[in-house]
Amino acid sequence: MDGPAKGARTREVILQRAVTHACRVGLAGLTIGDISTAVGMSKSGLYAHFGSKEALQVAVLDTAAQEFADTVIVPALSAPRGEPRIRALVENWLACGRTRQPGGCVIVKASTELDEQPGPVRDRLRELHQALDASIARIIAGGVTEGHFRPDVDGNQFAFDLYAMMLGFYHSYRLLEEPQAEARARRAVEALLDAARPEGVARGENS
Amino acid sequence: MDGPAKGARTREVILQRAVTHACRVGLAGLTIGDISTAVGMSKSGLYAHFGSKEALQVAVLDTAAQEFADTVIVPALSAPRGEPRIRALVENWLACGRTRQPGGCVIVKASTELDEQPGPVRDRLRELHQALDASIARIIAGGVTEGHFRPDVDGNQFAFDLYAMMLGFYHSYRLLEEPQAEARARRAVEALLDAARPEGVARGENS
DNA sequence: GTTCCGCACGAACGATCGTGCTATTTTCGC
DNA sequence: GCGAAAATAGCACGATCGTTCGTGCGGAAC
Repeated sequence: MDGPAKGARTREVILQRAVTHACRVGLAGLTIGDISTAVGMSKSGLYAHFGSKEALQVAVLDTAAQEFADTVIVPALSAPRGEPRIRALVENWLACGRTRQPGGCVIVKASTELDEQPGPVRDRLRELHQALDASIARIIAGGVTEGHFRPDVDGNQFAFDLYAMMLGFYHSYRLLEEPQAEARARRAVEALLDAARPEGVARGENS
Repeated sequence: MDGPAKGARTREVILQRAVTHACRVGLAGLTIGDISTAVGMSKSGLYAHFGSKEALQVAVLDTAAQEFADTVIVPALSAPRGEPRIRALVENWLACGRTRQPGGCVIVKASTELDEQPGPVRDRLRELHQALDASIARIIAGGVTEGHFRPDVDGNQFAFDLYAMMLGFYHSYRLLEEPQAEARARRAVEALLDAARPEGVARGENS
């Protein structure tokens, strides 16, 4: 049997479990003991893979971000540029929040946990978020060149608005368990798109 | 000297410190030991005031929520109904995020920490958020009767949008330390108000 | 003047935390 | 297969966690 070496495989198993667990208890709530018993190995055996808890947290963050990119961003990029791509992104995003195993999202939890706790974990998280922001802004820019959006639409402002709406959705859906959370998020995104469309162009006319 | 009994006074001192500390490390990150040394008393002496860590956490949430209501919501209610009141609310809110001692907001942190951790603390947090939602929706409704907003504006949807924008601001300002965070939040709120205004009425014409 | 109560203290508890060691087992190139 | 190297287990450590208990101090009530 080839493929990755044994160590790399178990490392991935560990990280998978760790992400799942971190979705429930957050990044700071992770404990080596819990994860090790969850994957059925000793604390020290697991620990040797990372060398420190901080390194494990960074690895967890990377794993979760990769998963997010694979299931939300990349698939959306195969949709046509402009509005359809934004819609695909939002739908993937909402689906990610809806179907995800209980616990929500590590990254959202980590964002509030770490916002005032300097260190390599926060630095990494910031990088990931800046990359996400840039991705969204680029999608918007594509919509501008495509003529779906007004030329003066600011990609960074749109990224801010869109991410804010997803945060609102997360809050409403996860904490408040509001049944209309998804509908409200969709309406909010539609309003964003409405505001970005060239004047006189009603919804759907340019697709 | 009358006033509250000794016990109640020290209890308040404890809670004040606990809120400050929880703003940095979150509600789950609070430890009895840290708080007790911060206020200069013994662990057991502090503990006796609450009986359990959970009770302390609930008390911290209540204290923070009261503080928020006193500095953000109540002052806004003295502004004229409708748009000015919304603007006052947002300005107070932004100022709260800007000038607050380092650490951000316990409530925001607790919202993501507790969203999948059932128990009395989460229940209380949910109540507080529902009360906030209701407050915002009521302010919007006032703006509708005042004619500042279109009659079909949905107060709950607006509350969703507004809270989402404040979450986005918090994220952008606290984690990303984006200098334009406040400007973007303001622009986003203006867009919300634009969309809610009766057609043909430009900004400021109805104040 | 004695009793009682609110309040805080110090010590200790079992548990669990992250983190080092040292063996022991497993894997993999030759 | 064999031996080097990687992977895992076992054990122990100091620290800290929330919690409990007994105790002492000070003022109020009687």
